[in-house]
Amino acid sequence: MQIGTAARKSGVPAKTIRYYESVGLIAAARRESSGYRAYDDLDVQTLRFIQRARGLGFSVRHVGDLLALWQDRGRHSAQVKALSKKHLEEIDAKIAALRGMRDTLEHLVERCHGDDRPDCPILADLAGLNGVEIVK
Amino acid sequence: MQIGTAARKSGVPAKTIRYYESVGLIAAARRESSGYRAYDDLDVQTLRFIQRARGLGFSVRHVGDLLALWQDRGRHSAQVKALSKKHLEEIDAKIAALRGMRDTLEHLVERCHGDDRPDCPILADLAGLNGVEIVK
DNA sequence: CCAATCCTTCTAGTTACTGGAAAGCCTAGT
DNA sequence: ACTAGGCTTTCCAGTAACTAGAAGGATTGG
Repeated sequence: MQIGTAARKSGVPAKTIRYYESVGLIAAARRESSGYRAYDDLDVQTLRFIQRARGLGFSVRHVGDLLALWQDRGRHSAQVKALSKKHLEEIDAKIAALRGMRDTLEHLVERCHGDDRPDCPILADLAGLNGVEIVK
Repeated sequence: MQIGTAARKSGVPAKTIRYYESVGLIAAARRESSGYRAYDDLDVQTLRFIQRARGLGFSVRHVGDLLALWQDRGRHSAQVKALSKKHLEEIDAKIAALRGMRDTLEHLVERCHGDDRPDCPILADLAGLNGVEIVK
């Protein structure tokens, strides 16, 4: 099948498939006589794997690692678990950071009367004009 | 004061200050006879404002908007509030997405025994080989 | 046989910086 | 006066992960 079909079947845009090939995440596809890239169902499955892993927030590099482990019949599940655990911790850190932002901002938004007066606790806080710091 | 001093006082790296100037977030600094950029305390305060707003996750473009409002004595707090509220919603969306990832991944990590057997539910899920989807 | 649709490669833009190179300026010490 | 150092300047390139668009070749349906 051609790249467009593989794209539809996997959910990965054709442009992105070419991009993945260019950065070495997937092997260069074999070519038809026309020069068009040719894909089979295994390729589509690999693309779906990538799609899911990316959807879980793994970086392209990490997806490469997972892919290698997936394709290695002798892999140790410990490696996969370690990789995933580390990623889980990174996600947790990101969530914590966002929550900090969120709470500070919500507090400020609540305190802003939001009318046509120029007075605004949000700006006051950003300018460092008040002592209240919710998130250090 | 020179850029290095402003950087130290504001917490914004010198490189970043130049970058902010280059993208028009801040006005081009006046120059000393040497050609060095010159800053005063108001500039440092502006940089701190930027620093805080970025720390709350506002994009550079949004910081530009907030900065304009901050410097506009006739602004309406409603504008500031609207901008911040929208940003708050975006943060919430990001947190929700991350939580979805997090929960799926945690579930998988828990189920992976993590030893030297090649069996791994994480890979199985990524490959789409099981029916359990925690996050749609 | 031609138009529509697909494919190819290449370049460049996105976000928000960060690193490094080559060179100019300024001050303190010898 | 000279020099070493530490500051500054500009510009170029790289990061992550695509995405848009241009110019042109291939294929297919009617």
